Amino acid sequence: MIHLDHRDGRPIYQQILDGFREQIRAGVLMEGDRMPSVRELATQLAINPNTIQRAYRELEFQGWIASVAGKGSFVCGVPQSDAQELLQAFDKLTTTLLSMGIPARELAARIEKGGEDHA
Amino acid sequence: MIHLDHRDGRPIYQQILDGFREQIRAGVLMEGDRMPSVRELATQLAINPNTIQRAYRELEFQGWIASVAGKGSFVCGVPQSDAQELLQAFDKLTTTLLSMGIPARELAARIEKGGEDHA
Amino acid sequence: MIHLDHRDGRPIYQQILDGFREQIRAGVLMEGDRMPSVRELATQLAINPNTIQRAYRELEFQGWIASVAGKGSFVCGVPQSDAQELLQAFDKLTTTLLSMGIPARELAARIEKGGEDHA
Amino acid sequence: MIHLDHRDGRPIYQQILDGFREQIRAGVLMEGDRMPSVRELATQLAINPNTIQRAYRELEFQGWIASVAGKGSFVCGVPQSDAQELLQAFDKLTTTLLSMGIPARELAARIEKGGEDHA
DNA sequence: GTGGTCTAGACCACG
DNA sequence: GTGGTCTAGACCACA
Repeated sequence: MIHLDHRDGRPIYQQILDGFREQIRAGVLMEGDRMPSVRELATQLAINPNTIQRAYRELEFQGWIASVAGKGSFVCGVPQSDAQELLQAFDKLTTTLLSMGIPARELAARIEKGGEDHA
Repeated sequence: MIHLDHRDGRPIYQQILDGFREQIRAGVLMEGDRMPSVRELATQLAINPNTIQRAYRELEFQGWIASVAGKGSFVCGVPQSDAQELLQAFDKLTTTLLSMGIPARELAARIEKGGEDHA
Repeated sequence: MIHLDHRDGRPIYQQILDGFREQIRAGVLMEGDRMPSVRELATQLAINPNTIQRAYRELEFQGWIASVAGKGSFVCGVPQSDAQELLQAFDKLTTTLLSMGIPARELAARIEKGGEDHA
Repeated sequence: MIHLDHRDGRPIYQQILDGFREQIRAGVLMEGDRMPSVRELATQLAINPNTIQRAYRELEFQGWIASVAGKGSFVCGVPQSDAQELLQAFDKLTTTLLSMGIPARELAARIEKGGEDHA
């Protein structure tokens, strides 16, 4: 499920974190789904369990999952804050592109193109 | 000109790097303009000259500026690769937002809103 | 492994950089091999760790190695761009030598001589 | 005649030095030709006469030109050492390319291709 | 004066 | 232990 790349500049725990966030955003993991156990995932990815645990701790802190002692971790869904942050990033990126002289029409066209799958 | 924030997760040299990239993209600094000297900026920002130099070295490598020993550093303009990278980031972000169920109409509306200054 | 010469005009970090490039090109260091740690090499060469790190940073940027914080630096192999650059340098040098009146036969003979090891 | 590029990493005096060496090697400037005067060239290139003088001093030291007080500087031709250095560079480059697995045939073919003008 | 290199030594995040 | 960042201060080459 999660793909690690040691050449990637991001630390391992963050790649795991980002990987799960993407899967939850895309609906691959849905509310109520059980997350793989720390030990299980650590074995599968061949990395230290501490690294997994750090990623899970962060995911829980940000509201993506909830850990239940003795039962495991479960997906909560996409936190409200996430969409807001992504939209802020979208606005900032848009502002930059417009300031560089790229016409709004072109950006809108790119949205349509990228959105064909979701039409 | 450049604003540093020690609470920002990014290292200082990167904040400087990003700051100048924005200024060049926005046209505040234009081709041929002289960059502040390493020592001058270091004094102004109250940081070590080496940190400035690291930022300038990367800016030069990425094609934003040209440094001439004994003369100073000069703005080259926006590298070709930059707009492409930003557009790729835009596409990726758009795809994520659409996959979360945010309608393309809303994204398009946000572009219009942000683009009023450039209309 | 790496030999430094303070009389050499090239800065130390570049001598290190060039030294590793040669070793990777020649296959002495191969994909996946571990690079000596920054501190280790600094001690061995009796120079400052920062100088090693600068060399490693450039090697990583050019695609020769990948550095993972907390784990070490690992050889990626010869970047695609490298062979192209060397061949361009070869063409330029050849053109110069031919323009000086050195016959193509002599250059070809020199290749054969140098290539006996690889025949 | 001489083209300066401030974006070039080489210092100005070296660009001048290399420029004249190329012209002499290519036969654009021939033995006995008069070099432009320091003041004349400094005006033409819009740089400091000291920089020109440094280049001329180096050219004289390497045997490319000879300066006659009160008369000017005159081209001597290509020094013996130059061809030897270029051939050494050629051998080194060839060795590197062969060690990377590039066949000698390909290098020979490139020589033929580049030498068509001099056939 | 400029940028470029190097040293010595500190602190941090990561695994 | 690893690499990454930053500081303080030195010396050099260039223009």
